[in-house]
Amino acid sequence: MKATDAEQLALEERAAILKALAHPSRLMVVDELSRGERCVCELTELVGADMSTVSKHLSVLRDAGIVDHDKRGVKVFYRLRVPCVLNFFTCIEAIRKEKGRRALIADKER
Amino acid sequence: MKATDAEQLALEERAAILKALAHPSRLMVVDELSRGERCVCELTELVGADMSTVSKHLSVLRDAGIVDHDKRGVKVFYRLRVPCVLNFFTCIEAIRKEKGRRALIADKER
DNA sequence: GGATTACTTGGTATAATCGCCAAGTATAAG
DNA sequence: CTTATACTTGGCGATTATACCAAGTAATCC
Repeated sequence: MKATDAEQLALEERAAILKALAHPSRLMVVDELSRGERCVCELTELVGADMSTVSKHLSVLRDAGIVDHDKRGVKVFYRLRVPCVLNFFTCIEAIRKEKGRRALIADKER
Repeated sequence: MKATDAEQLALEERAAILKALAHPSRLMVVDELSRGERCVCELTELVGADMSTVSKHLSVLRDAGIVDHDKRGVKVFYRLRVPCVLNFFTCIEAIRKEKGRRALIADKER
């Protein structure tokens, strides 16, 4: 059975959301924001990259609908808009552990 | 606070797992595999791309530890190794709906 | 053995992503 | 009004991803 145009679009949108999360720096940001809102300067410190780089990462998360932001004074504060993304981490850790276990077994068989 | 090397590695591994899922065709495959194992030929039909392309997508999912495979006769069957990835979809749909709602509000304000 | 089916892998062209620098905007402070 | 701080955006080179074709392997059939 082939996918319809609407189904294809839905798949692309879902993939875009996952892609937005699929970067070490962006994961670091999401994790930090799970503990409360942060300004770009704080996140820049944390990530350890150029502020322009971090700003672009944040725009990716924004476009995906994962974070929200507002300006107060000179600072721009970001916060998690969809806390459910944090649930991903449990499953991802399970996959990591499985992979580690499997790599070990492969080693033994050699 | 800066991240240690181990933390950085963990972030990269987590991002790699998400990246493996972050493609429309691969999401389609994962969804299909949630209903049981499938051979590459069935998945190729479903995705509607060259078999070599689908095979490479499957190798990405395999390397990420998301699917398993075994050969029986001429056919290679793939199945989900970590069903918990299916939980992602609920949250992703919530984000999609939120985005739709927000786009509507932005329209009204214009 | 020869042909067929089901995959995988290498090569390659094209497109997307990433990170920095430089330049621009906006608010606040002196 | 000038300066400084906090961001964002444009642009550029470098890396990475994606899709197809062609060629190779592996199991089955005749």
